[in-house]
Formats: sequence, structure tokens, C-alpha cells
Amino acid sequence: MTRDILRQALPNLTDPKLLDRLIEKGQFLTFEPGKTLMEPGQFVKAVPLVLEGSIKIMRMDEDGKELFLYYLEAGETCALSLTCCSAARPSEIKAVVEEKVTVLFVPIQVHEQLTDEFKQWKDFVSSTYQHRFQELLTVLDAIAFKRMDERLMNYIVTKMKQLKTNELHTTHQEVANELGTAREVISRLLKQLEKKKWIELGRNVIYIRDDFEELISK
Amino acid sequence: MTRDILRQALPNLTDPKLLDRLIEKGQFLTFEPGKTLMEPGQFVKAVPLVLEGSIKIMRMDEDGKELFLYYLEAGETCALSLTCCSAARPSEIKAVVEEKVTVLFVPIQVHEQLTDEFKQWKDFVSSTYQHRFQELLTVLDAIAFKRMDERLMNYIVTKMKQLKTNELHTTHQEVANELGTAREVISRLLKQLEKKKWIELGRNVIYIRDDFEELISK
DNA sequence: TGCCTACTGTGATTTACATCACCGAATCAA
DNA sequence: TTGATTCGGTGATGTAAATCACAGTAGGCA
Repeated sequence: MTRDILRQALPNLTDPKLLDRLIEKGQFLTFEPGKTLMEPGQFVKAVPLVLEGSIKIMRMDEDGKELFLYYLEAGETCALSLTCCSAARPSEIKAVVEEKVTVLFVPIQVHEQLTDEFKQWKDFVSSTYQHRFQELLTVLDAIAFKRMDERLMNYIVTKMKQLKTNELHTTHQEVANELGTAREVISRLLKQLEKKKWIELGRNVIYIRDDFEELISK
Repeated sequence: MTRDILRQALPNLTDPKLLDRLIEKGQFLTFEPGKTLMEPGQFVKAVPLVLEGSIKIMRMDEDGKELFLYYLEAGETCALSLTCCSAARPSEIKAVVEEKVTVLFVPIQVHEQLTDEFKQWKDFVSSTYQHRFQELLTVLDAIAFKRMDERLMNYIVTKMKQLKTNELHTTHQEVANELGTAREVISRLLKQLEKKKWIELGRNVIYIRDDFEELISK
């Protein structure tokens, strides 16, 4: 039942009236991995609430270069959608499904009513802003102050945790895109990690040692 | 009268009850240029509302390198303060007075009451988040996708507009700090701009041609 | 007046990363 | 099966920026 999915994904939203409204006014949709949900320039007319799975959010520059920002996971919503809809501005980001997702789309007008009527919703939105702000600052730090090898290692850890696995099924090209660099750079850095025996490389797959996170933090 | 200052700085806050509360519960303070209002690690216990003047907000990394994020100007508040207080986390940024400021500090509990009680305040906070989000994304783009010469030119334009002058009284070192780079880099890039006759350099001062902005945008 | 310090200019060298060029190996599709 | 395509490896070279080194100069102040 949809109500249970909502409860599970959003334990902080307990008010039955709020849940009723979300179920009544929102639209439940599911998407397969790889599906692009949002591209720069598109207008946002609903706030997406992720109930299951995850969505990858990226920033893009004029000539198509991209940069990974963060994941939206179950129970989260997109601060950028919130800002874009409210300001009636086109999206500044690209959103691609990472793991099969169930999303509840809440129309922007409904979202605004809910903000006025339900403290729980207001707090949820506010904590979303806070969370995303923190994440943006982390990305900023990485780009401004860290070298690519460190960023790559952090990327691997993030992906491992997010997908709960220590085999990443991806290509060097894809990793390079998400870190906003060139394929060769990633290939070379991965090779270095392999030489240190911290990972093993296969075609379309990176096997990561269980103690990878401890290794990099020292 | 303080009420008039508030009205002028914040034309969107018209509700007399809201203004009364701000005046009654908030604390008005002024600071001189150069004064550091916030450093990383400090805790925030009040939301600062800038009424006059401006404050420079910077991100810092572990070894003290800094990076200019944005200015807080009259009528604005700091989204990071909002997130830090609410989450009771230490500040992640440094705030330095740029032009003599008058600030109204609103204690965090009062801010939270106001959010519940006054739609105008809620909207103000929400639009602050949106605005800052945009600005953070702009900074992110600059660092991720632009070269230093372009960033320097944008920096000059921003400063010119913000201080409403075409003479910047500053040192190359200071500019370098704010852009997170080395003094020599800035000196060389400024020299290039001088060779192109877009600016003139003096000791502690950069004179900028009136049509600088048009020049760089072509 | 003269010294000291802060600011600026500039060469030389190093570094991280980007770009180019190309190769072989794995995989897919006809 | 074979030809094409995608993926990964790696050298060579280019480039923005960081770092080092040092010298000249303007102002502050003793």
C-alpha cells in the first residue's frame, strides 16, 4: 500500500492529514536506471519526493561538461527543484536515475499549501535545504582544494556506500564525466590504486578492497 | 528610527506585528570594515539580518586557504547561518565586514517562532535559501569550468558593482586570497589586463575602465 | 632622512591535468 | 565468424597554475 511506502521512506511525516494530502494530490511514478528525469533548461512544475531507489544530480556547463553534485535517496527531495519551481526558473541541473526509483511528484501549488498548513512539511523542506547546502559546500571544497586522486577516492567511497556494494559496474569514461575530467586521467589514477592493491580493475567493473575506506583515510 | 531602517532594507516585510517582534527581540549592532564576524568552528546562535553595508562570506579549507563565496548586502540574511543554527553545527565559513554594516541579530528561537507565525518571514527565509543556492552554483561553475583570468574579471565586476566604484582599493594578495590562488598569478593576470588597457594599476589600487564590463563580455 | 616593511614585477621551474595519438583486447552485432 | 565498436592502457606533448626566488619601489615611521 502506498501509505506504507510513504511512512517507511519518510518517518518524520506522521500527520495523517498530511499523508492523505500527499497521496491524494501527488503522482506516484517509477523509472528505470539511466532515465533522465531533468535536463538543464527544462521547467520544473512539481517537487519530486524519492520513496525508493536513488537519483544522481549533476551540474552541467555550456559545452556539456558535467559535474556530479550528489545523490537523492529514499526520503529526500531536491532543494534545487524547490528553488527552481518557486522562482519559476528553468532547471540548472541534470537528474538521472541511478537505481530504479519510485517518486512522488507533488505539484508546486500543493507544496506551497502544505508549507503553510503543516509544520512537519515545513520542517522537512527546511532540513532538505540545510542538507543540500552542506553537500554543495562539500563539493565546492573538493573542487577548490582537493586533487583529482583524492576526489576519485571519495567518489569511490560514496558510490560504494550508496549502492551498498564493493564492485562498481561502470566505465572509466562515466567516472571521468561525473568528476568533470578526462577518461585518461581516471584510467591512470585507477591504475595507481590497483598498483597499491587497493582496488582491482576489470572491464566495466572496479573491485574494491573491503578496507578501502580505512586505507584512504590514513 | 530603527523601524524606518528595517522598512527600507526589507520592503517585503510589511506586517507591523512582525516588525514589532523583530525590533523587540532582535539586537541591533554595527561593525567597522575588516571586522571578522564569524570564523569556522564558531557556533551561531542568532540569524544576522543585514540592514546597511555589506559582509563578505568565504569558505576556508583546513590549511587556511580561503575562497570567496558571496556578499551579504542590505536586506539579506545568511543561508549558512540558518542551516548552521538549526542544525546546531559550527560555522563552516568566515564572515568579514566589507562596508560598515548595521546588523539585526535575531536569536534562533525567535527566528523559529517567526517562521511558524508569519508567512512573510517564512517566504523571506525561503527566498534567501533560493538566492544563496543560485550563488553557490555560480561559484561552483566558476571553479569547475572557468579559468583564472575569467574568474578574475568576474571578480572585478562583482566588486565594482558592490562597492559602486571603478577604483578598487586592495592588494593583489587580497584578491588572490579571495579567489583561492597565489599572488603572482593575480599580478600577472592583472598586468595582462593592463596591457590590454582595460585597467590601470597603482599601488594598492586598480583603476577600471568604465566600459570594462562590455569589454569582457565580448 | 633613512631604514623597514609591504607591495609589486618577473623569470625559472614544477606540478596537475588536458589533449592527442594510437594500440590491443573484449564484446557485440550481423 | 568476422567486422565494428567500445573500453582500457599508455606515451608524448601542451598548458594553466603553483611554487620558488629575488629584485625594485613606494610609503610609513622613527
